[in-house]
Amino acid sequence: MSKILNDANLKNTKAREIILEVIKKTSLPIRAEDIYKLANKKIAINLSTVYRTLATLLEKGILTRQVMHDKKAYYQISTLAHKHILVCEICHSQTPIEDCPMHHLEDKIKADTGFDIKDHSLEIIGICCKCQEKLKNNNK
Amino acid sequence: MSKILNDANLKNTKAREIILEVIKKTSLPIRAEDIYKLANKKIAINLSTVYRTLATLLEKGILTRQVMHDKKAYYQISTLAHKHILVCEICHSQTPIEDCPMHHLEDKIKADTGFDIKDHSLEIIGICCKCQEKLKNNNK
DNA sequence: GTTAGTGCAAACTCTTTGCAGCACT
DNA sequence: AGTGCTGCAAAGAGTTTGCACTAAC
Repeated sequence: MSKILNDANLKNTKAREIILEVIKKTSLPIRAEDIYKLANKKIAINLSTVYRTLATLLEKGILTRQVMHDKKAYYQISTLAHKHILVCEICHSQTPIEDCPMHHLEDKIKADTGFDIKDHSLEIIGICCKCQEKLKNNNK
Repeated sequence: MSKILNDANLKNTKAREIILEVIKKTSLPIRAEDIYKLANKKIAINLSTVYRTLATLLEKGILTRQVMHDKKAYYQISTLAHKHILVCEICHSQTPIEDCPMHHLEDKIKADTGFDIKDHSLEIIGICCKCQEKLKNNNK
């Protein structure tokens, strides 16, 4: 019986609880497909249910959605301060960065353009330490 | 007869010239579908050709591709310093911002994490001046 | 008992691909 | 002439939707 769901006036179903649990546990942004696979280890659940649940939770502001360079949508709990990640273009590992550079910038942009910023999405692509090492060794 | 194409060892076809022209003229990041529509006003061209040309130009580093919140890929000429845009969630207008906050940050991230940054993508979502005005007037 | 949530299959959108024919150098 | 480019149609991936059934309140 999840407080989050109750507070949002949503029915407390097994599917929703497990989906929320999976997203919380992962902590990094996660895709619908992966949520589906992880949730399916615990209960029988349909992929459409995952998508529909994600849409609902997004609408209620419980989740945050970000579309990445691979054109896939990634979700995370929005109460966990939003995280940006470094994506390695070789091994596809994800490393979170601690503070978000955008917060400092929002005021400046608002002053310059009058634009009222609601959200932003930042994706950083490069090569992680491990893969840099591997590249070095391969070139020897 | 486009210098850009020659320099990249690509054949100089009508389709490619027009596609490049369209992207240059737009200056803001633009979608394949829109390039197709604009190019089609000048010559008969197929949507696959647009996609294939974009893929080729991307590979050669002539273009830059960014996937936005709408899950669509947007392209821009990469010699024009890369631009970030403010997207209005109401009218979907796009406003470019002048300088990119990320450049200042790359060194710090590299020092903190060892990650070698190759690229990044930043999308800012909110409400533009005009739509803020409209909202005010509607509430009167 | 009602309404909201779910499963299933089919549809939808953007993008990619195989193949045959055409155009650039 | 030869290779690279294009058009067409069909496939692909991720996501959404309509409908009938089921479960939560």
